Amino acid sequence: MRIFNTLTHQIEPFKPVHPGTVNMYVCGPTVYNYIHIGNARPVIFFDVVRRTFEYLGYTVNFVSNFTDVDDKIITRAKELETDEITLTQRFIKAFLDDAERLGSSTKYMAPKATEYMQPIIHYIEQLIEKGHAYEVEGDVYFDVKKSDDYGLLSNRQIDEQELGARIAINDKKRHPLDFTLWKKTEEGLKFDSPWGQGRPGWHTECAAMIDDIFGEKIDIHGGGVDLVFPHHENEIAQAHALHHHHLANIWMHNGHLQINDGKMSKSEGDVILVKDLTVDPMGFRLLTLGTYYRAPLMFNDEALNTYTNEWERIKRTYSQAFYALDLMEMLDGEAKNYPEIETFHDQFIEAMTDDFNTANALSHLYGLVKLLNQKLREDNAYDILLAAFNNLKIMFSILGLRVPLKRLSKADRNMYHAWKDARRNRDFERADQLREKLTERGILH
RNA sequence: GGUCCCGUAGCCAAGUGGCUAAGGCAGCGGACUGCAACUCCGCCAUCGUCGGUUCGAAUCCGAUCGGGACCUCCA
Repeated sequence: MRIFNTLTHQIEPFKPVHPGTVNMYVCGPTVYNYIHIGNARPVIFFDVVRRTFEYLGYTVNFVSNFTDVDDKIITRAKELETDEITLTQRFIKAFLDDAERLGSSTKYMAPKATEYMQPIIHYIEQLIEKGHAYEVEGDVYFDVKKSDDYGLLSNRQIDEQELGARIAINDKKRHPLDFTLWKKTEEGLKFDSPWGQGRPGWHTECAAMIDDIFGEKIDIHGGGVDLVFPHHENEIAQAHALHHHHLANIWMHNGHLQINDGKMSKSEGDVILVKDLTVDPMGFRLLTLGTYYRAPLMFNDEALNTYTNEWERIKRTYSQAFYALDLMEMLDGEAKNYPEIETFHDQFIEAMTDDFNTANALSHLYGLVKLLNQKLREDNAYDILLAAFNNLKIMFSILGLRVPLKRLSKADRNMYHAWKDARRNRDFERADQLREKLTERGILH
């Protein structure tokens, strides 16, 4: 497995901290609204990362947080005339529903900031003790100047940034880039701390959670490119101050989805929500996987249609093979080995282990689909059909693509054979009726 | 002002020093078919522009044009 590491700016071989295990953390959503299709990219991509490692035999400890205390949440709660707890519960559920719809597993550890207050406060205390943070009137800030390698991840020099250009410089801070660890709060949810009532800064949340859950440097930390600076830079600074390591060996970042030639952002109202997608979510998932994860993903209606149609095509083949094999009662049979099918499989895995090159992997999936279609046209190719079908199933499981299919009932089988008979007898009226019924049942396409 | 990414056929998109530039969509030409759908076979690009390095470049370097991201919450 080779992975591009933002920290070193190059592709490196993956070496787990503990053989056979992958400890990974992905920055989760701030739950104040429904997620949009840009937010869906990491939800899909990192799920595929996890599935790939699992296929390769690793045990993956996947953690992704919910930020449920934040200014935006307070604002939104006021807008909707509700309280923050109700609001965040609602959007956590909405997030999980969307993730599920997109085919991403929701079975992972999902810590909430509000439930991690003690570890977070403890983390901040340690930073103060070590001289890397300071308190000013109930706020606590991280002292950026105390970190030698601040800017390592995002490749920035502290003093070359255009500071205060668009945001007022907070004169309580010793340096404008110092970031808030603890914020004194008048309104909204607040928690007791040694510095008075307040709430934690966003950047500490993830670092403290990783510290508490894993207790050591993890293998992979992921998120969108926009998090590189300052969020991930700040996480690294804190981990380095406390434990002299960079929190994760590999930092992975997915590129943005672009719509209408630009970034889709929540602040510009130019958004499409996942819950509002009218196409099959698997079509959207396929679209996401059609572009290398680090490249920008160009989204438009034509692309969405193309991939949705493509998904229909793949699904049809998969389903036809499933029913062809079920009719022969071969689905549970042992598949033989065919070198040409092994090749598709091996090339697929090769692409996936080459920094998760899903675009290339898909081309091998298409090759296998074509082979299935060829075999479906033949009368007696069931052995190779089974082998190909089983391999396609593996590819589906790695990419998180799913087609819900039910085995044929006795009535289904009879109807199918009746259709075949009617056609053979040139009773086209009856054949068409049966075809329609079989199509309704999803057995024919 | 600093950091960085991208520009490959009508569209989406791999490839990042070397056989005839993956794959998909659309298009075109065939085949299959009771009809239709599906499917299959075949065709379809010299890589933004200019210059350089090299035996050899889409791939490296320089310039130039165009697009985009980050430096502020953001996936």
